[in-house]
Amino acid sequence: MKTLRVPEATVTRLSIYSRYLERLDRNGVTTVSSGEIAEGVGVSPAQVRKDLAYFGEFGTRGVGYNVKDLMRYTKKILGLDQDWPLILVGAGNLGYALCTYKGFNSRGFKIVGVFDNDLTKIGKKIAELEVLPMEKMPEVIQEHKARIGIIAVPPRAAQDVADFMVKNGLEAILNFAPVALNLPEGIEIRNVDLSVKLEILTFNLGFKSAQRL
Amino acid sequence: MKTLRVPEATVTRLSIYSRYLERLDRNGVTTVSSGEIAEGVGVSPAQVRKDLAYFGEFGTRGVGYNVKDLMRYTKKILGLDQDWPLILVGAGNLGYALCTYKGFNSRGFKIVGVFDNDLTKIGKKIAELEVLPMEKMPEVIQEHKARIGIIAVPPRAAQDVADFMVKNGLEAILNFAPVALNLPEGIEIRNVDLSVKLEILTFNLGFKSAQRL
DNA sequence: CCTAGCATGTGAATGTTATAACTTAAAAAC
DNA sequence: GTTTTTAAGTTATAACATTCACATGCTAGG
Repeated sequence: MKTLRVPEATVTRLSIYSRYLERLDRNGVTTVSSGEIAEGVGVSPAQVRKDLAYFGEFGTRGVGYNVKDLMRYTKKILGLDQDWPLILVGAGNLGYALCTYKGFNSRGFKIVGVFDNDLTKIGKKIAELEVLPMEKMPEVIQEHKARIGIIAVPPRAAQDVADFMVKNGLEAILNFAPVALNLPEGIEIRNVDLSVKLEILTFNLGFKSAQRL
Repeated sequence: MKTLRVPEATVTRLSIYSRYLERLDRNGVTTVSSGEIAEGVGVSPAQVRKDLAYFGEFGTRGVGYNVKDLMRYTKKILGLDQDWPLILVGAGNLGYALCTYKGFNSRGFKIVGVFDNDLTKIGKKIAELEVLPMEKMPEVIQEHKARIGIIAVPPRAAQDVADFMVKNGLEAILNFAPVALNLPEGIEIRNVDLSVKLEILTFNLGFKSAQRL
């Protein structure tokens, strides 16, 4: 098998293209060019074509891309031709926000279990889902065949939660806690850090001020 | 002036190093090597040294880095030797979570105004802060000398909010809405996309499955 | 049927980032 | 005081990603 490695930056952009295509489709647009996509998401046209080229030929020369088709292709490539059940740990404010986040549902993500070890939170309802104690996680994972977990707990608890998730068979983790998790080979892990981007902004603002001197 | 451009990836890691150093400092660690930092945050030792080299020489050869000093330096570089007042628009669940997020306060970020145009939300309190109508934003910005805004509204409203922020003098925007914002030159903008990383995970899980065939 | 116009797909070149190898300096041991 | 060890700083190399420019192929119009 010819294993061409796809850059993660390309996958990231593919996700963005995909969502932009959904929007075009909702607006009734049927055809789009690489230049228009580029314009819409803020990259170069060549970048769009190069990214898509990793996965095949989806356009018609002289014409452009069929919006519906390309939307389906991109979703398929990203694995979004199926629904994904998600396990969430952490029923704090962030967990609550994630549970009710529309951007997940619209892409086929569905949180099927919310867990916490805080007794004051267990039993409460978040968007029609009861917060369960950690012990219940194994059966929920099995019931829904979940493969992905989300960590929305304070930093100090994150590693334990991750270990517990892996022990119970989850294969991929999205971590919102600002710590580096140590996980066995083969487990997919990505971090979403809410304050890093903010610090990039302050860095750039500081730099800008310095430039003015 | 010698303008050396610093890669954004370096700034991102600097932010992570910085937080890791704070943790070491809290734990009473006084000296640390590039290898230990690397281990702690999940990068290579060479990467750590290279990143720091963009900004100066902070270590002692044969010894390592003084934790407290390096922590101060990194925070200074990132502009975190001062507090940053933040303007937040969007008092939904995500806005609420951001208001109460401890990771902001501990790094000197303080949300000083929460705004929304939803009448059912205006007047409510979020963490001792009253949700205000958009019209009040100008005076809050002036009062606190705020320069950074956070957008936590649905995608369709994001561009208008961004325009309004810029019109009122904000210079940098952290956008949680999954759309590309169109802003004038000179305005710093970064997006935090909650589902992109999730789609990287599903992409990789799909790829992994394909490999097994 | 032939030509003109257009936008994709692609291979080469450019630019950038990360890795590795090496040099320098400090400290500790002898 | 000399040597050995350690780890930072630096240079060179390799890997990677992006941009550019052109050839390819489709569509439409005459």
